[in-house]
This record gives sequence, C-alpha cells and structure tokens, in this order.
Amino acid sequence: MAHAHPHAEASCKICAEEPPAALLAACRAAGLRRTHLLRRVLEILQRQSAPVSIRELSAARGVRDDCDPATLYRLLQRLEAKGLVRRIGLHERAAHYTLRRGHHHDYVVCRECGDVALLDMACPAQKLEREVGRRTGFKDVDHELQFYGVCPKCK
Amino acid sequence: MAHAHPHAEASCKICAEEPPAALLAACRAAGLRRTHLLRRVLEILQRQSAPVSIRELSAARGVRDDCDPATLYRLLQRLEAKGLVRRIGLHERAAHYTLRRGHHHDYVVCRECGDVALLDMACPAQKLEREVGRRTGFKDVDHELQFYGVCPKCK
DNA sequence: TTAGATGCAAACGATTTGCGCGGAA
DNA sequence: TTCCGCGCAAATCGTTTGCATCTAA
Repeated sequence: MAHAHPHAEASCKICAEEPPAALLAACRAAGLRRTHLLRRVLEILQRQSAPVSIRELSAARGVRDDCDPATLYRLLQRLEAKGLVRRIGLHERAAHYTLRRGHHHDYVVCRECGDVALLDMACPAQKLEREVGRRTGFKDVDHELQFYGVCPKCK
Repeated sequence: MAHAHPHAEASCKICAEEPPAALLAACRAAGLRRTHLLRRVLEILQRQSAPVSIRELSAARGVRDDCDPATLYRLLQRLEAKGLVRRIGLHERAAHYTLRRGHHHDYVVCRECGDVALLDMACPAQKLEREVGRRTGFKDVDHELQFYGVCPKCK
C-alpha cells in the first residue's frame, strides 16, 4: 500500500511528523478546502501517534466549545474516502482515526480504560494479505490487527 | 489459549460441531440456566462457523417474533463473561459473536456487503501476544485480526 | 422458595440526514 | 459568484438500564 498515497516512508520511531503544510497540500490536492476545522483536525491527528477518538477530536474547535458532531463526522468521512486518514474499530463504541502514514502500524488496547498504545514492531499479517486473497477470492485485501490487554496503569 | 476453556481441540475443517448437549452442559456448569433463549442462541451459533450478528440472533425466538433485545444482550454478556462466546468487532455498527471453540480463528470481511468468511489458516499474531505483553507491560494479552476486502459476489 | 431470566419501556451514546447559511475558491 | 463545508435540529441505530413479573433449580 506504500504506493497508494504520497506520504513519505518515514523512518518511524514512531512516525516522524509531517509538516502541517504538506498535509494541507495533500488535502487540497484531494479536493478538500482548507477550512478551520480541517486544520485543527490535522493538527491533532499529527500530534498523536496513536489513534484518536472522535470525542478527542470534538475538542478540535477550542476549549469549552466542542465542534458540531455532524460536521466532524462528515469531514472524517471525506478524509477517509480520499485515503488521507484511516478509521480504526478498536472494538469500542466510538471510532478512532489516524493519519495514513506511509506504512502500517498495529495497536494494543487496554480492556479497562480503553487507552490505545502504538506498537512499533513488524506486522505479521501484512504478508498474508495476498495469500488470503488467493485463498478466498477476495480482492483488495487489507487488514486490521489489535491486541487487547490490561495496561500497567490499570493493574 | 487452548487450556483456558474445556472445549475439545477439534480437528477443525472448519470446526467440528459440538453436540448441543455438551454446550448446554458447559453453560449449566458455568452457572447459566437452560432457558429457551439460551437453547436457541446456542443452536444458531453452533450452526454458523462464521461470526453471527446480533440482528441474526434476534430471530432466535422464531419467525415474525423477534426476541427482546435487552434480554438477548444480557444473555450474550453472560456467555461472554463465562468465556463461552467470543465477541468480535468486525468494524461494523453491530457486534458479532461466535462460540469459543478450542482454538483461534481469523476472518475476512467484505467491505461491500459485510459478509464474513472464516479463515482456516495459522494465525500469525497468536505467537506475538507474549512479546507484546513484554514490550508494553500489558497483561493478559489477547488479539483480534481481521482482513477486509471485496468478496467475489460484490465484484 | 428464591436467585436468576425475561419483557417492556425508557434512557443513552454514536452516527447520520436534511436544510438553510457562510465562507473558500 | 459558486459550490463546498458548516451549524443546527431531528432522526436512526445499537446498546444499556430500571423495574415488575416469571421460572428454572
């Protein structure tokens, strides 16, 4: 998938920040307008290496003044449709999002507090995507792998 | 995880059916009552190798007469708490459930129609659970791996 | 008899939709 | 000026909770 989007194959540790300007440019190139909310969302996503929940993004507008949920959802849908952002299930009620960087990451999720930590290790599933496609006849195979456990803080 | 629950390490292909009586016995041993709904739910779960959505389980009571959602959710929670059933995210709005058989399976989900197919192949993530625990300090590590793609029917 | 299950109704939280207005191109 | 994106309000959908009733043990 590295070829699918124009992001640099950053040397990770864990994911070098992309300059906001480059991100904005990519968005504009994808046909999005450079709005206030877009800037804020990109800022937040870029600052976090681990997936960010919708709730956290809701604060994008500023203190004490959450942004409109409908607008936020629509923006994220657009970003996802353009391949700029990745939506992650995490087995929680609310979805999480990350910037689509040049490479793939997996996560550990705390069963107690819901905290998400980024794993910096080779993904064992990536190489199987092709095989899964061959075995099942599915096209365009992708995957999502999460580990669940209890984080140090919770016990 | 094979030791965690008293299910036989069936020779798969794909997952030999367990006799309903054995399942019921396991439930009773776990402290559940052998109610009508429990029987129906077990029947359905046992018939399907792939994860079953809540919506499908809702028909558990019979034709044209869906069972009460609250009751169903509560039953599934109990089953999951006792380790008899496994809840799976699948990145969908509604949760899916499978019987916890003696061993682990992964799935391919169609991005278009939501169909879930069971994968009968060695899981590459299982052996990493321990390593993830060591690296992150998380305890009791478990995982969930899903592949996503477009199924043959959808294109 | 009695703790565990059920059914119903109502509450909740996440996500979606319709619509008129405002701002980026 | 023209669309795209926004804010607001209301609708949907999945899931949870409270409570009175029922029932398997």
